[in-house]
Amino acid sequence: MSELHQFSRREREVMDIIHELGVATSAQIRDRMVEPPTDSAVRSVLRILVSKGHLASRTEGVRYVYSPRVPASKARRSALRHVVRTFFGGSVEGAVAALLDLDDTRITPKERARLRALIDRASREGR
Amino acid sequence: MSELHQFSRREREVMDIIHELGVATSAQIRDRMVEPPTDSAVRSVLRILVSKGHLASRTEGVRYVYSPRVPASKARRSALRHVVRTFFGGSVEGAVAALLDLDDTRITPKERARLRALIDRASREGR
DNA sequence: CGCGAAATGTTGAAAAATCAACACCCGCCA
DNA sequence: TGGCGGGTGTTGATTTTTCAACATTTCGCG
Repeated sequence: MSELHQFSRREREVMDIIHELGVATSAQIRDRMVEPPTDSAVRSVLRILVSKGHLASRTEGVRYVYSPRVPASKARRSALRHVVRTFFGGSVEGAVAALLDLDDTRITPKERARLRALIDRASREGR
Repeated sequence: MSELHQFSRREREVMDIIHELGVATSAQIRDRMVEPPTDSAVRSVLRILVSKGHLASRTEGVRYVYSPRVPASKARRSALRHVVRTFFGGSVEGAVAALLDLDDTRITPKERARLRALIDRASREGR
């Protein structure tokens, strides 16, 4: 239930931004924050996240860049699981339905074909 | 981007629990918290959430029960949108694929039929 | 080499969140 | 009625988070 609740507000905000970007500098992160604090404050949060093991940092040229320590595939999965449990009573189908129903969803014929294939496969394996 | 980041750690934890349960007493919530504080502390968080307008409380018999002020349908949608943007680069298809791929996903023939229908509909409307 | 620009690291003050002790309220029943 | 049990509201101390000033490091370049 809980690894999502381990972050403070700012920590969480930063983690989300980095997940979205994949890799980011402190300036990029700051640009996307709500009511961004000073650069120095952003870097403080980043260092904390690194020291807690949630982010990796490496130097790229002169700058530092930060990236999640959890592989994206795993992070995605647990985010989805959390949403499915919290908002859809554990029903994957319900979540899929809602996804397809997001008003900004546009499904192209190609996507549609792929989705059908995915369903068939999941359905076969799910027996 | 941001209404998700408005909550402190405990506030978010409580909000998630209440979304999951729909309606809950402070004792039920406490039961599900990680390293639960005293009942009194839980109720403090609840009162703050009520006063900020995030939760509604009503008395049911002797007890108070709490429920989200945002309709479930809307909460679901924005949770999904957030996950899709943060973890799937905005790709609904990617999110659906990952959902179908969650290892605890089991798709029955009935579900499969319903999902196909949903895809067809989304695809039609999405032109 | 040494200066300046641009970055990162440190520190501690200020603000916010967390928590629990305690006061209160209310209905029940001896 | 009055004391008790089960619940709620208030308050303020403690802890955590947030933040920015400032120190330090790094690197390019004259």
